[in-house]
Amino acid sequence: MDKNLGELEQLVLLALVRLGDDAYGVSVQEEIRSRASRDASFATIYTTLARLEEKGYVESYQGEPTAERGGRSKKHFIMTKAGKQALQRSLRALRTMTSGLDAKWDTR
Amino acid sequence: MDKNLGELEQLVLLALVRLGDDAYGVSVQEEIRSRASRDASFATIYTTLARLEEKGYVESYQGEPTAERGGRSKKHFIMTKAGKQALQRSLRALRTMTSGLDAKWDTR
DNA sequence: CGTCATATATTCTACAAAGTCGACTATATC
DNA sequence: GATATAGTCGACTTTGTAGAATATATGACG
Repeated sequence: MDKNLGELEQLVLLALVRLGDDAYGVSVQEEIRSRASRDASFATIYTTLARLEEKGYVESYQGEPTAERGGRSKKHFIMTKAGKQALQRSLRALRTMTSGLDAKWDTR
Repeated sequence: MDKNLGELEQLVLLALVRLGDDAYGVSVQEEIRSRASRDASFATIYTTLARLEEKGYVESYQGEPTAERGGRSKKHFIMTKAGKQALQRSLRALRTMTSGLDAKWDTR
């Protein structure tokens, strides 16, 4: 278990961490777009989320309808413990690979 | 131009930065294995290196035979300017996504 | 009310790109 | 040729990608 995370999977999981209870398809896309300057269609985001769920790295639950002005209800996502571990493992790998490099490369 | 880097592509490019002139298939594999605790076969490393070269993110040149004790000569790899930019872009995305998170998540 | 215009959100289908590696090939030295 | 070192091939799995279609909610209006 505990395979390697793809690059987008990392970003999506990080978005979940940042968004907490507000994490759902649209907000995840927006977070990744604005923060990471990384563009991905809804379909791409949802596909990734679905795959992460299959792997047991995230769980989802249905939210109530938007209240204000129509539209389908949100599907919220939350990272699981396994997801957290996988993400940390991934970030750790990057960190050790970047640490000690000179200013241009050291990402901290 | 300047597509997104995959997760392994990032690690391989970082290995090139770390290894400098000593970067070639075997040393890249070793660096990634020991530093990032990430296992990948030679074939995987070479495939990735070849794809990075196609994209113009690395260049290669043939080294002299090993001198000590037989064996084929090494194919050295070095990151191009475009590769450097792509890598920095990738790392920047991760950095902005992790920055500001609490201690468990802040990777620095 | 019934249904349509409109807004919001998610899923389907299908293909491209990246990751993976066992087996094989190439090239040196002794 | 035995042995060591390095690189390539072929083939398949997993991730990334998005256009188009679908689902569901509200408000408007005759």
